[in-house]
Amino acid sequence: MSDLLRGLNPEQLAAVTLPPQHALILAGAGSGKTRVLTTRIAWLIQTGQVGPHGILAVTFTNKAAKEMLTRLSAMLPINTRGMWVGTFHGLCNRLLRAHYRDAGLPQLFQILDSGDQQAAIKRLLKQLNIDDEKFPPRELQHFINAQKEQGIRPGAVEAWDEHTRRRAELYQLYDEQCQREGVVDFAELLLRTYELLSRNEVLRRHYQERFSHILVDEFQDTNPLQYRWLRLLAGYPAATGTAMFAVGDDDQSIYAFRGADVGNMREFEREFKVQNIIRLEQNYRSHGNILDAANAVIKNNSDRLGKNLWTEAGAGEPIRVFEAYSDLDEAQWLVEEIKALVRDGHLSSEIALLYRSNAQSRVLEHALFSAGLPYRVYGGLRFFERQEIKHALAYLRLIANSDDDTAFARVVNFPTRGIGARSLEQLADTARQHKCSLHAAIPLLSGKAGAVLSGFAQLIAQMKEGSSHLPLPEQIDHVIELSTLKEHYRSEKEGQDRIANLDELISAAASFIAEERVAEDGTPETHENVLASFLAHASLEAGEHQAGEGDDALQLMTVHSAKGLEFNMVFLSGLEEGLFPHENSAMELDGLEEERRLMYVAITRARQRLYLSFSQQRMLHGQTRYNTSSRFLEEIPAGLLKWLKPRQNRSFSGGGSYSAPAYQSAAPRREQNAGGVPGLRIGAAVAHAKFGQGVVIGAEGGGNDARVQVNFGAAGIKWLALSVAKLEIL
DNA sequence: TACTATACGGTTTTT
DNA sequence: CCGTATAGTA
Repeated sequence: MSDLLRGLNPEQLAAVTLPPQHALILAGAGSGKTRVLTTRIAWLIQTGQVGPHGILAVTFTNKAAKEMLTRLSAMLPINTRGMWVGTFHGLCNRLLRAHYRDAGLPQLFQILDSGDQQAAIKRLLKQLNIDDEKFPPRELQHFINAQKEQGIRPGAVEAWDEHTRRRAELYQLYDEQCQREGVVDFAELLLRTYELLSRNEVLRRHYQERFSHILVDEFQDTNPLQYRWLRLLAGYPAATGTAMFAVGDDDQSIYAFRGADVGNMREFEREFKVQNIIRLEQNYRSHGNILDAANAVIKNNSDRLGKNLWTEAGAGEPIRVFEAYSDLDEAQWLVEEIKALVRDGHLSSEIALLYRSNAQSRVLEHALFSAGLPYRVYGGLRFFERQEIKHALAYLRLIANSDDDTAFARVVNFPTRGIGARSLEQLADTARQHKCSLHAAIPLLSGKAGAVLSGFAQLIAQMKEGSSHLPLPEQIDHVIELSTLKEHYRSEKEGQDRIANLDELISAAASFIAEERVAEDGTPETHENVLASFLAHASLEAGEHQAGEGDDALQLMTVHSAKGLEFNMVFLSGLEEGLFPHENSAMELDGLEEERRLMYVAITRARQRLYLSFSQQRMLHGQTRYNTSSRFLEEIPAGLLKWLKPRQNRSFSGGGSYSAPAYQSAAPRREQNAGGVPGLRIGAAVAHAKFGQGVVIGAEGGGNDARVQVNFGAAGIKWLALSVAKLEIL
């Protein structure tokens, strides 16, 4: 046991070894939060206070859940089976699968991701002939999710105006549609589970008694429904002997815009009469100057629970600040600085380029690409969200649940099989009249529409019959074959990637059974169940896009996606009023404070060195904007900053042109080659087997993702992936 | 049905 | 500016 606790500081130790009571751990950035959480679980089990069975640990992301399990199995000799560790959504899925009847769901209910949800809403609006100008699907989706996250069903919506009343009606109709189709959206997973447990006393008691310790990660990110969900399982308001151990940092609450409510921390403290509040303020990540800057910035927020980070490490280097003339200059400066770092032996993967909004990455990417610096952009399209994968999954979903109209509509005419809008309209009418799914309405149709559609129904039946006895990967392979998706993509220009992804889906299924098989408990594993859990997995875990995972590349991401990560070197660019803090934040209540927390998160990502930069002018939405530096920059004590270039008074003449920055007049940079191919650079003449001769006019991406834009004259301008296209350099 | 023109909108994001 | 979505055309 001493092994387990060795190396913990007094506060960490106190948190880990708290008696089984409710506790709130205020864990600052870099204070060893995950370590405390996992060590707490290990300690509870090792000291015999609870078996793995009694542990419920909740996270927000699959990554965090996985990380926790990995660390736990390294700490504990026993295996982690029996412990419930997962995301809110993953755990709810598990509960609903186990009690689908009580929850009023079909056994093989499907999960709608946000894209599916939006498609379902659009379909509903269309079917009701509702003007989507007046009720934009996106807005309605947001409305519905916001209600669900407050635990509000359509009947309980507070509607003072006609428009809201109408939206509540649509919410009602949407829920009915989902129920009819046997699908649940993300918010519904939570709400349905909450209602199941609050309605069903036997079940509630069972889980309340089972989980004597509930541990919650990133508590500041919980929404009201999630908080109520936790409260229910903890037996509130009765004292059931369950101990809730919540870990969070109010200063890192940056998801209010999607429903998170930091107020839950105070609520928890009040409602659960939390006696144990422990602050983890010692930071093991950053040097002193960086922490001082972070503390100085966050100090400007009101209504904090209060916390001040400190470190035993020295002050370290000053924070470097750079003022650029334009976004292009800023990018150019970044490139030079990064090259110098790399020359000095710094690992590219230890250098992060952070920005407030995704739009900013474009300029950076372009500069990095031209400089031949490998980089990786986070937050792109994820594996299970790719269209070809969604198409293949839709066929699989129809096998599992033919009433899933979202899946039906997605693939009924993809690849095209002559089922046009007219036939589908007829089908939708019939389905509505008989109050049945699109699939179920097919036999009721006659004429041409009936003929083509029953062809599709036969295809689905064939897929089902032909593969029901096969193991999952073979089953998917079979379905893809019958779908003729690959044939379709063979003729498309980006088709090669798509076909490769479809093959990848089969291996994803193979590794899914290899991994999940072991972890799964209790539920009988019929063929159908395996397929359903794989589909749930695909919805719940969209899959990190694995391109260039292992490569040593610069890390580009938004500040939001950097949360939880750390790097030796951090560049934070675009520190301008209107950008960061974002102009829209001024409209929202507490918007500026959330932006400031975002700034706090950004600063605390850096271990050794932090660069801040801003630009006098920036191209945004096709227009040049002139910005002043961010107020957050002013909030950092001047003594911590080192301005990389003295601020000169640069007059700019009426025409709006600035004098050229100094470094641009330095020795001409050697243009690097695109994707490491000698001679392939902007302006180079190339030849392509199909398009003929052309000239390289653009380039982006790095390593395996490198693409070049080529003007083939008569054949047009094309983007070509270097890993795929065969280009001859002339 | 597939390709092209035009309009529109454009923080942040996980599940 | 630039990608997406919808409408319009061959």
